[in-house]
Amino acid sequence: MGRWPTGSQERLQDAAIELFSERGYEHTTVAHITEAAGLTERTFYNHFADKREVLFPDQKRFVAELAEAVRAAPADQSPLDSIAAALLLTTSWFDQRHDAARRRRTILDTRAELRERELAKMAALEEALAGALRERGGAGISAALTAAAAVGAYRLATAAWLADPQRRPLEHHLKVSFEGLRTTAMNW
Amino acid sequence: MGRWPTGSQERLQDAAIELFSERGYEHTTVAHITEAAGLTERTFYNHFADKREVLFPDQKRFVAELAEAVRAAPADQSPLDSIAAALLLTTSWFDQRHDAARRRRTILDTRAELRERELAKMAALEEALAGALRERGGAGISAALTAAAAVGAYRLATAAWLADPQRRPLEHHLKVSFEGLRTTAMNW
DNA sequence: GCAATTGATTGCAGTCTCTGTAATCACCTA
DNA sequence: TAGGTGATTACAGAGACTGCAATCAATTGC
Repeated sequence: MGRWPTGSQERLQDAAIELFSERGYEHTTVAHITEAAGLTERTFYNHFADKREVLFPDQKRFVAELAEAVRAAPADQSPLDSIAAALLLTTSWFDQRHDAARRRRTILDTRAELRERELAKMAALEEALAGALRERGGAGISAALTAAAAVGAYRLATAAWLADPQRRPLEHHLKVSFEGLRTTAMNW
Repeated sequence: MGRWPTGSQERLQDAAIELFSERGYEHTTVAHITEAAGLTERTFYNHFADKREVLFPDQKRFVAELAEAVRAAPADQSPLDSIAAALLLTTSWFDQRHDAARRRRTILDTRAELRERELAKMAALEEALAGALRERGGAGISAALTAAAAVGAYRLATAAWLADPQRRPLEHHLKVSFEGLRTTAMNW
């Protein structure tokens, strides 16, 4: 390899974020993005399955790492705790990227199709976590329900994190959210 | 109104299901559907926002009715119970359409973009239920978490209902699923 | 009756997303 | 130095979706 400048994928991602912020997602064509990145439209689709995907890099690795962490959790840890612990491992990565995350969130919030894709990513996460819990020996239905609730709590936590005027770290919001889940579940 | 034969929307839905089953979703164009329904392509988009939507009719009403049922639930009923009760009101409608539901599910399972749209519908349901719970006076975070868990249980229940070789009614699977949720939550 | 309005449908042109296929060509390897 | 590799490019085309204007039966108001 090496004939071309490296980092095409990153350049496309950066150009996309930039243009989406400037002119909006729907008024930015894939051609605009590739032009800004010094590439051709066809190349974009070599790197991303569709236009939306450029906003969801590293998702696959993120999910795989979380599932792995759950699988590696101590056997005496409860299923929900093992997920919470896995999520807590990722917080510093996110806290270091708080501004970029907010910018991305602003873009996502402008278009239903982007929120839709985000839901699909959350569903993939949920699925992977449920699978990991099952490997730890939980009943299938219980694993799925725990994963669903945990992802729900995770969604709430990240939303609160991004909206927090005090900019408290993600860790704080995750703890609040999971604690809220336990408290809430007591009334079920 | 009345210049044209009535029921265009239903004809489009039926034609779509038929063609999707026969030749697959991706090998069926909107033009195919409208031709089968005796209409033009442009008319399809007067009725449905996009090609996927033809597989999700009545969704808006379904969500509205459930939210309304939750709002109207007795004040002494727990949030989770109020959702479960609302869902139980809909079971006979679904049981009467078991075959159609299976057929539709088979189509949805063939394409990621269709499952993605389904997730968006579930998210809308979740949102509406959380809103209804909040109106009943629950704390925001608690309402959201309960709605998330309930929709998770609902998804499991419908999946089990459609996969059940014994064809037990949806009511049965809903009860199992919500009972499983309560049991599972005890280990959180 | 009759004119005006309504609203579902149509026609058409055009943009953009996404795909299939084959070609290019610097770099790496044997 | 011949051949392989892999990212990129070129090109053509299908199909989803939109905007806008036109049609015309049924309905409504007078």
